[in-house]
Amino acid sequence: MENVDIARTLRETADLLEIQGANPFRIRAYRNAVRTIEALTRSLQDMVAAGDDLTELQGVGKEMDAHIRELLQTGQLSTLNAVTEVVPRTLAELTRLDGVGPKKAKRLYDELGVESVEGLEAEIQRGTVQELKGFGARSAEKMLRAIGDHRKQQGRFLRAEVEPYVESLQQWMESLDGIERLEWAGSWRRRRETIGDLDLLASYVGDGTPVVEHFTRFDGAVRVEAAGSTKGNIILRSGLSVDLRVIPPESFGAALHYFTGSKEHNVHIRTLGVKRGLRINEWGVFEVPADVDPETVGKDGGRRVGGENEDEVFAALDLAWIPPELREDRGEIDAAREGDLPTLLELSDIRGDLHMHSTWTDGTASILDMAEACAERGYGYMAITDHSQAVTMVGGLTPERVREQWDEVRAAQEEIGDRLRILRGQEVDILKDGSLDQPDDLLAELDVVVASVHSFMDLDRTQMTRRVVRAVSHGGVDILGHATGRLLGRREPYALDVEAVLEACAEHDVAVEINAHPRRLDLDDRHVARARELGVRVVINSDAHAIRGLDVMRFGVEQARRGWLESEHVLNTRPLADVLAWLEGRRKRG
DNA sequence: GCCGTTTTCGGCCCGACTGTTTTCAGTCG
Repeated sequence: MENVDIARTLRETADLLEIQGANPFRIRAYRNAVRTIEALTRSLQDMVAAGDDLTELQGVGKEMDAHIRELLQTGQLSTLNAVTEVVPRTLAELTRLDGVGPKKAKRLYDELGVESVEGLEAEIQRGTVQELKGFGARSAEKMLRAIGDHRKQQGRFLRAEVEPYVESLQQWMESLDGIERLEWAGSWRRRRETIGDLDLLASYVGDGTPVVEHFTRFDGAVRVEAAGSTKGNIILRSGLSVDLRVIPPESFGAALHYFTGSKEHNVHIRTLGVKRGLRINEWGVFEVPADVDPETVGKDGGRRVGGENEDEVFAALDLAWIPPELREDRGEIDAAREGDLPTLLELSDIRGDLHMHSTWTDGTASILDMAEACAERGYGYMAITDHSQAVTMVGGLTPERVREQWDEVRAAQEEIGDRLRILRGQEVDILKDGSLDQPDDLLAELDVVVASVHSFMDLDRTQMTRRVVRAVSHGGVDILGHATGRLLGRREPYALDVEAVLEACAEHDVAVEINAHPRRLDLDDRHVARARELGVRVVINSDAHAIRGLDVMRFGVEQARRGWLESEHVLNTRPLADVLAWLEGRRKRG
């Protein structure tokens, strides 16, 4: 059983316990354990086999340890089985609907026998839901819309999909006078790879109704869900939900911190505040005198000690300002206290791109055109890495064709002169057994070799791990491309022990790629952070198949920042000479 | 169910909005 399966089972248990009305802190304990498990790069199965003490993991105590072991041994969780005796398993899906939580789900089940989203829809159409105490026609309508949204938008939006809305909404809001500051918060600001909804904050003096009204008149809005004096919500054609909050200037920094999250980060920050007699909320940071019962102090009670600017929230806790990308409660608060925050990499640090395609396989631009485009983007070097022959669909290159391609590389290099160095590369397929799709003599002559999996993606974890580890141990591979093969919103990562692969990369000095394509962003942020810990060199590549494809680099940089990377951890921030020296050193060790 | 610069029991973040109420529960972020 994989970590994801264990996490899913524990999460389902928490959802059902919540519907059942169990102790909220018990439920939170399950969710905390899920969070820890999802952040692990090591497999729990391996940890148990190695005799590791699971209770050393944050949020895992005696009971969770037993749950995990039971799941690994039997594939079952008796606690979950007991809960499903009382609450049907499908009820958890109901709480995925906007506006339906555990309490409503329970009542719908108890009083109407609703067990699923379909069942709820049928009952609303029969008119029975509207009759329940506390449910009216408006809630029924709202639930129907939520059902529609649920079906339309399974999952989240890619950053790249949301970006155009951010830009047009920004322009629209800037066209209104009187807004002093305008900032995006939430997962967009934290640069998450996918976005659930957008949060926009506007600083404004006085009653915010005109700002909210202007917001709701945005051209792309198909529905207005809420419009008051401090908050508005609109739904865009794509189903994307956008929140606006109007904030008084003296609270803007506190609100920006609060609405940026993550939730876990905020909880940790507030807990630190409580220990110092501070109340931290979206309105500011307030000192609550020790002899006053905090319960009797209002939301803005106590002496205000900060809130206009975001750094004041951190300063009140003697913390340095934390970049939004790091605010996931994964150690950034301790680092901010110790002065150990990383100086995160910037897009402008990138000096080259070592993975892209041309018309020789499935790219749409010639080698020269790609090179010109790279030079325009200020790069000093790039690598043409067309597919090898195993990728038959796109006309992958045989060894002979690769050698022919070098003539064109040479010609393009002459044309472009010393503005840019074009490296002779290949994206070589990792075959089913972990061998490589080009002969060793060719690999040795190439400037740079990216190795990737494009076939047999359904191997089991053991076979897949052995396959990839064998490839990176070969000696002829410089970079491991898109390591887990995931396609966000479309395809799950294949079963792979990423920890073992990263260890092999560290051992053989193979760089691991962050594939910057917004649908890949593979490795993910946690794995990137683990690569850093293990001292694995990271390279950020566009995998461009067209000139415009080169511009996804920014998404890769954002992912790297979320993985705590500094410029020094990333191969393609180095000057050409350093990159060549590294590649040549690898060739010699071969 | 977890956890410990208030340490093995008694806590566990905090406020706003919605729809339904007439004082509030539920949901959300």
